[in-house]
Amino acid sequence: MDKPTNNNFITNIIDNDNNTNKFGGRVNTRFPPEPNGYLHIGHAKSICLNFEIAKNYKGTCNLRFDDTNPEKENAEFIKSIKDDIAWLGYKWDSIHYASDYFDQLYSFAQKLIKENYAYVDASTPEKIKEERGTLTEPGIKSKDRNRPAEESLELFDKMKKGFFEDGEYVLRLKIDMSSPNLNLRDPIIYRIKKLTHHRTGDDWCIYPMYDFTHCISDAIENITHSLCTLEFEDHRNLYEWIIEKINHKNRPQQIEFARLSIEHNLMSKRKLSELVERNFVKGWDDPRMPTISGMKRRGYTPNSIKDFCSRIGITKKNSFIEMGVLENTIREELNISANRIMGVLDPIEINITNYPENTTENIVAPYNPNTENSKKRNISISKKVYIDRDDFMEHPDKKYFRLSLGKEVRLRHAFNIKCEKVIKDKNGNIVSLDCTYDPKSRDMKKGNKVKGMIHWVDANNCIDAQINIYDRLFKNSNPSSLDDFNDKSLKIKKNAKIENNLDVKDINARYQFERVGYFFKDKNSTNENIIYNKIVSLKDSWKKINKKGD
RNA sequence: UGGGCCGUCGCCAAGCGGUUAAGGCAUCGGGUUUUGAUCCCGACAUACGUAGGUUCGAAUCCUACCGGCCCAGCCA
Repeated sequence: MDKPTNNNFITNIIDNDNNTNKFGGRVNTRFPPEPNGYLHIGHAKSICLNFEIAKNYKGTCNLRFDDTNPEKENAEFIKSIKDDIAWLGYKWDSIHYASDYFDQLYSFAQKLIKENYAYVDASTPEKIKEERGTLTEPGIKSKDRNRPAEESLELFDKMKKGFFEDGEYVLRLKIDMSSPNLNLRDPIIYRIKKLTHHRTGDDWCIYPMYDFTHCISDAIENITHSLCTLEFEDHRNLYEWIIEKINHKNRPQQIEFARLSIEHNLMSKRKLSELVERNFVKGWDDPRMPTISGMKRRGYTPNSIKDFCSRIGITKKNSFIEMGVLENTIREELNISANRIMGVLDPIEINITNYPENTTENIVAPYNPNTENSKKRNISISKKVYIDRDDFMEHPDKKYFRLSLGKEVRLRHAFNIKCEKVIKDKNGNIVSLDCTYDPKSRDMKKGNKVKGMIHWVDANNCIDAQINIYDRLFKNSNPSSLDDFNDKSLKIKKNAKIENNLDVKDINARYQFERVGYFFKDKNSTNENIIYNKIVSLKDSWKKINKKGD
C-alpha cells in the first residue's frame, strides 16, 4: 500500500524549515474540524495530510474542534467526527476544543484593547457592512474607532457579563480600513450570542470569531505548520498580524492547499446537510454520500480511502478528480482480499430439461482463483438454476457471447448448457428458459469450446436478498445545486439470489459476486430481509463494446 | 475593476536553470485467463496557458497578456 501522503509542496516547505531549523526540527500539525456536520472525503484528504506528516516527521497531530459558533455545533457531530477519524485508523496525540481557550482568548482580547489594537464598536451590522467598502473602494472608519481603551475595556466586560443583546456591540481589531485585503478592514473578533454552548453551557454569551481563535489556538498548542484550504489564503495576513500583536512566543505557519473535488459530487457540509434534511438521501451515512460514514456503510475500507488520498496529491491547484480514481482504489484492494461467490441480481429461471430430477451435485471452487492455495467452497447445482437477465439475449449481435436461443454457454464452475426454448408470458416478457446440458462438459476439455461463461445460482439452494445498487449522486460532473441530483442514484434489486456460501453473519466480509462487482452487508440488513450494498462494479469492457455498437 | 492564488497529456501529478518531461487513472493495441475481471507486455506531451525577453542552455528566471478560482458573514 502506498503511503497516504507522498512528497508535495508542503513537505518541501517542511524539509526546508527543518534545514533552516525554523521550528527547531519540530513538526506539529492539527486537524481542526468545526463540529457542525459529518466528515466527508474532502476532510479525509486533510486528515491524511496532517496525520501522515506528523507520523513521517516524528511530530504530533492534534484533533481540535473549532467550536466557536454555538449556533451550529453539537455533540452528535463531535462523536461522529471522532468515530470517523478512529475508523480511518488515526490516533490524535491530544484532543482540544477551541472552547477550552475561551478564557485565554478573552485575556488576549483585553490585551489588544489596552494596546489600542482593538475597540468595541456599537455600529449596527448594516452600518458595519456599509462601511467595509467594496473590492475596489476603501472602507470608512467607524465612529467608535477611537473609543478610549478604558471605555472599550469596560464595554467588553459588560458584553461578557450579558448587559447587552445580540448584535448591540462587537469587538473589532484596529487594522486598516483601506486595505485591499478586506479581511484587514477592522475585522470583528467577538460577537454577542446568547446561546448555550455544547461544552461551556451558559458560561459565555460572547464568542470569538474564527480568525481570532484559530491562530491563537495553533500558537497555544505549539503547532508549527497550520494546514488549511485555499480560501484562507487571504486570512494569512490577519493570522500573522494577530500572532504578532499578542506577541506569542510560538509562530505557527499557515500553509494553504486545494480542497478536494470529485466529479458528480458536492463537497460542502452545507449542501450535504441539505441533501439529508430534504430527504434526497436517507441520512449522512447513506451509501451514496461522499461522507466517511456513507463510504464506510457502502463498503469502502479505511485503506482504500487513504490510498485514494495518496493518489490525488496535494497542490494549490483547484482540480476535479474523476470518480474512476476512487472506484479503482477499492477495486484494487478487494480484488486481492475479497472472497468470490456468485449472485444473480435479476434472475431468470432456467430448467435444465435433461438433468435428473431430485438430484443435487456438489461443485468445488476456489474462493479466490487469483490466490494460490485459495480456500475452497462447495457450490450445489440442480435441475433449476437462475441466471442474470443480462446474460441472455434472444437475438444477439455477433459480439455477444453469452446465452442465446440455440447457442451454448458455460455455467461458471459447472458445465455447458444450450438454450432450447424461451418461455414468455402473454406480454412477451421472458419468464424462463428451457435448456439442455452436456454432461461430458463437466470436464471442460471434453465439451464444446464455448466463448461465453456466465454465473448462476442453484434455485434449490440459495439465499434471497435485496441488493442496493448505487450510481453517481449527481448527474452533472460539476453539480452546482441539488437540482442536479441523480434520482436514479439508487436502484433496488428485491429478488436477488445469492450463492449459499454468503455468510450473512459476517458483518465485515466484502464479497465479489463473480462477473458483477463487490458487495457489502448493509446496516439495515435483518434475518428476514437480507440487504447487501454494491460497493463498486467490476470493470466491464462489454459495456464499452456494446456502447460502441450503438 | 482592488487584492490573493492557480495554469505540465482526457483526469490527477512529479519536476526547483542542463532529464529521452517521472508516476498513477483513463484510453488504444497485443498476450495469459472458462470472471468480457485480474495479471502481463506495448503505445500514449519535440511539449509545459500565450507572446516576448534573460541565458551557451528555460517547464523551471523576468515582463506582458490570456484563462480559472477565492475575498465585501456579527460562518468556519
